[in-house]
Amino acid sequence: MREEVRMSDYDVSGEGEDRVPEWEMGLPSDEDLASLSHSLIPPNLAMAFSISPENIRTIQDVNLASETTLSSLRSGSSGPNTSSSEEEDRVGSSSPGSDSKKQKKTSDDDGVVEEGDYGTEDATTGRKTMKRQRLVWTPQLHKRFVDVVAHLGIKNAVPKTIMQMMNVEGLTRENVASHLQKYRLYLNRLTTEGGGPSPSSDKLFSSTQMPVYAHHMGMQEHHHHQNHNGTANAYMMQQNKFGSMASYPPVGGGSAYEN
DNA sequence: CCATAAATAT
DNA sequence: AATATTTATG
Repeated sequence: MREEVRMSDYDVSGEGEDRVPEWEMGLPSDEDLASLSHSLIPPNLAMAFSISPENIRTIQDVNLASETTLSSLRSGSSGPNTSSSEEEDRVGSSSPGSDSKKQKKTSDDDGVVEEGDYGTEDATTGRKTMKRQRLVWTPQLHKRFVDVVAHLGIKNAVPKTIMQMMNVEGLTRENVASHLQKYRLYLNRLTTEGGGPSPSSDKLFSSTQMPVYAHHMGMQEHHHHQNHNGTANAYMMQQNKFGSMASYPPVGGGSAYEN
């Protein structure tokens, strides 16, 4: 029996160019697949169970949802999910305070960002292409990042692969690359300075356990919570806020913002 | 105004 | 892909 499929058999770095016919056997063809806008429930059945008219989801809707997810991530407000408990968590709650600068509406904004929403018309799609929101690396998001990086090992931990493994919708390669840069900087600071992690720097990193590269890179248990699509989205990662980060203090502490 | 986080440019 | 530089944010 040599049917076993090892992890290394997957084409991780490649784009999946090589298809495995056996795996595609029995899968519905493109024609057989219901279109995105097609109703999953027959109208009569829906009526019988008094199911409210289904929301038809188009590609645009999906893309919009993706954007919304990002927005939600960024703003820390409840996204598409209506039944979930809402968390009002803002990252920068520890600013000096006495400085009265632009302050966002605290109570009733739901998911809409304070940055201007730029909308430019895209000729090809006809759809509005919004400028991507500035991604906020929540502890949960970072946790997943660290998890994946540790899992891949230092050799395979490149932005593209990491992004794919994290499988967070809306997350770009650039996002990962940028974060990876900081992360490596942080790791170097630890290893070169001899292991005295200064608590004042890199809140996110210091609050997350450092991956043990020196160890055998055997894949340890990793609990990926995923949805039915196999896609974790940024929204589920912000469910609870800072896991091990109680205070999230301003680094300088004595940074005088007033002049 | 400063320090930092993230984005963008090389 | 890595690193340097710039920009936004707290």
